[in-house]
This record gives sequence, structure tokens and C-alpha cells, in this order.
Amino acid sequence: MKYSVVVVDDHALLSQAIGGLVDSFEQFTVLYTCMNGQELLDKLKNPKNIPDVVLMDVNMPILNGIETTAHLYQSHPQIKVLALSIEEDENVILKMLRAGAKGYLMKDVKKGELQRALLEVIEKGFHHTNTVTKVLVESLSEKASPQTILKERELEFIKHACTEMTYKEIADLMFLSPKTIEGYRNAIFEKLNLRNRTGLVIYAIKNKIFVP
Amino acid sequence: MKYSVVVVDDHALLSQAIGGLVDSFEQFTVLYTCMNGQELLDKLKNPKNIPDVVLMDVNMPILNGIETTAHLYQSHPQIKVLALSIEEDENVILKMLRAGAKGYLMKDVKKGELQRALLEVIEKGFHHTNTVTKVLVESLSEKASPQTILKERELEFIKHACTEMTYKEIADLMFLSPKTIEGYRNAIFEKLNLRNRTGLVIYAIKNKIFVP
DNA sequence: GATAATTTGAGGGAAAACCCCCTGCCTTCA
DNA sequence: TGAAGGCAGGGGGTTTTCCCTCAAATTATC
Repeated sequence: MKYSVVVVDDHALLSQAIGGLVDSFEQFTVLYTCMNGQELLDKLKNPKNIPDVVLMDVNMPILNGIETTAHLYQSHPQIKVLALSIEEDENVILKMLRAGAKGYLMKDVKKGELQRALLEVIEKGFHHTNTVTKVLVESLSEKASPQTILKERELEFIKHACTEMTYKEIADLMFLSPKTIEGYRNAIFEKLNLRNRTGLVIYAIKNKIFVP
Repeated sequence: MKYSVVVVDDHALLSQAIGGLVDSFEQFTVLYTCMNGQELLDKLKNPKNIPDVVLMDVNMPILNGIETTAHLYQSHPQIKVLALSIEEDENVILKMLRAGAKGYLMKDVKKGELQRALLEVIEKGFHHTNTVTKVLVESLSEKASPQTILKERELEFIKHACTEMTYKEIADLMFLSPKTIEGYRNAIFEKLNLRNRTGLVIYAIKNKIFVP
């Protein structure tokens, strides 16, 4: 009896191609593929559609990989989720693992490693590459993430600072005095070691506080 | 005799998976796969390695899809290049076509469409999806792209403006007077309808003039 | 309820950014 | 050959940003 796998990826070509690859492994067979998380959750309502492993892309429309994995972890904890992504973003990896993924593969893994990962997930219950292990270890000691050291109100200000508004206009928008806004700015510059607003904008974009 | 195809993609899993798919088409066979453009150009030095079609990813390290296609178009014009990308960026598509690609597929195409595209490229010499055709038509009437209306020196300035440097520092770096830099800034603000430096930074990032 | 910490806000000065208007110096091209 | 236009640069002024320090109001904490 082969283990069944479901591939979830919004890129039809990729899901089919990856499906083909999985089918070529003698221990595995593809049950079906989905275009997004919602489609998967719908399918799973039928007990016949419950696979052993889900190969889940992280970036999808409708219901993304992280949310879908979280749902799945609630409703079908026995299904092993292996994340498959081009994203190497630390936060994304951590979110995915927190949501209950049993492993996280970059899309540049080799065929052999995919097979090994699938087997390990079945046998050991998880599979973590060096990259992921490293991220996990770093997440322990860590240098708190930007979102941790910045307060809610400061984050809100930063988002507005990433527009063409002057500080005065931002103050009006946030129902605060311009001087308070200056206070926020100074506090943020201090914490993040920035020199000026341009630096702040770049920082915000790099750390996805503001998405252009 | 089957037509030979080469897959160029830095994601090993994808190139293998797509290769598998292509191999399943009865008219086609995969000659080999490459991780980047440089590797492809090296391989092509051996006449045995010359395929009928190249399936080329756009985003690759070392030598990207656009540059590689341009090289290929010079040295081996008989090889048909089909671009394969997740990018839907208009400029990228146009650049790729200008570089000599015979078609541009999104990575979310279905298996059948990939096969159809391959066949058409062999038979008709090109294959363009609706999306691409639309982009082409739009490119005629167009609202010149940012890179067209901005001069080389202005683009260079914009990149520096996306840092914490003051205009004075940028002027020093570019061996220009601060006043000239002001001139650049004013010209750019005028052309792009911007109010201040923050707007410029956001614009630069949105239009990939500066990558954070 | 007193003290500490945070949030909010003010004043003032210096620097940077923004804005207009102006001048030579080259091309280029009619 | 002289007009047109792009490019590099200047004068001078306003606004915005940056950087202090200090104080009231609110909220937490003991």
C-alpha cells in the first residue's frame, strides 16, 4: 500500500509537475492536487480524500499555506503537512512551523531530497533541513523581531510614514499633536538606529511593516 | 524523432519536475537541465548539446533569463526560447520578448497548454498567450515605462536617494554639486508627480529601480 | 495613595529638504 | 550660424525634518 499525497499549489504547472515527481516515487501516490487552501479544506470533507501527507505551497490566493495548515492542524492532526516554498523568510518559516507544518522545503530541493523528506515525515513525523534547523535555533536566542520592540501605535505611524504625507498630516490623521509624532519618530530612530525618514521607509519595507 | 528540450531553472525540484512533464509528451524529450544561464551557455559549446527548444526561467542567479536569452539569440538563433516565469510584470515580459523569446508562459499554465506551446513554437515559431498578447498591444499605445522617461543619471540618483544619505552626500558620491542633485530631484518629482523623497523611495521600490 | 513609567505634548534651534528663478556651456540641427 | 534644448550649477527663501530638553497627563505598580 502506497502512502497518499496531496499537492496544494496555485501554479497548475508546478502542482502537476511536482505531482508527477511524487508519483514516480515507489512508496507514494498522488491522490489529487488543489489550487488553494479552500479547495483542499472542501475536499477533505469527504473521508475518501484524506491523504497521509500534504505538500503545501505557502503563497496562495484565497487561503494561504499558513492559514490552511493551521486549519488542518485543528481538524485533521493526523495529516502531515510539508511546506514547499520559494520564500526563505525567517518569519514565514516560523509561522508555518507554528501553524503545525512538519517540515519546510525550499523549492530548489532535489528530487531525492523530496523523497527523503516524504519518507521521514511518515516515519519520524517530521523532517527539517539545515536551513530550517538554523532558523529554529536562531529564533530561540533572538534579537527580538521588529514587531516585538515596536509598539502598536508606532507601527501604525510607520505605515503612514511610508507615504508622501508630512508628519503634520500624519498627526492629523492619527489625532495626535505633531510633537507627539516627532516623539514617535525619535523613539523609533533610536531603537532601530536610523538617521532619517528614508531609512525608516526602507526598514519598514524590508521588514514588511509596510508593503508597497 | 522527438524534439529535444532543455529546462533552465535554478530551483532543482522545479526543473526536474518540469523536465518530467516534458518527457511525458510523446513529441518531446528532455536533453538535460541547467541551474542558470551560464551553465546553459557553457553546455551549448558542445554541438551535441543543442536542443530545439529551451524552457527558460526568468529569475535566476548568475545569468538571468533575459540576459541568457539575449546571448542565445545572438549565438544560436535557431533555438526557440520559451520563457517560463511566475513574474507577470509587464516590463519583464517585454524585456524577455525583446531579448528574443518566442513565447512567455506563466508558471500556472496547465500541462496541456505547455505541450501546445511547445508544439506551436516548433511549428509556427512562436506561441503567445492572451496575457502576453494583451501586454504587447498595450505596449504600443503606452504611457512610456518609468525607465524610458528617466535618464541613466537620474536612475542612478534615485538608487542613492533610497538610502539614508542626504542629498549633499549623494552629490559627493556622484561628483556633482548639491544644486545639480536638487535639479535631478525636481525634474523627477515633476515627471513622476511626486511630493517628496518618501514618495520617490516608494516609487523606486514599486518600479524595481531600487530593490530593498 | 504614592511612586514609577508611559504616553502625550511643547519650545527652540539647526540642518535638510523643498521650491522658484536664473546663468553659462555644450550639442544638434534646421 | 544661430536657435533650441539638455545638462550642470548658483542665489535665496520657505517648509519640513531632525534633535535636544523639559513638563503635564495618564496609566501601572507597589
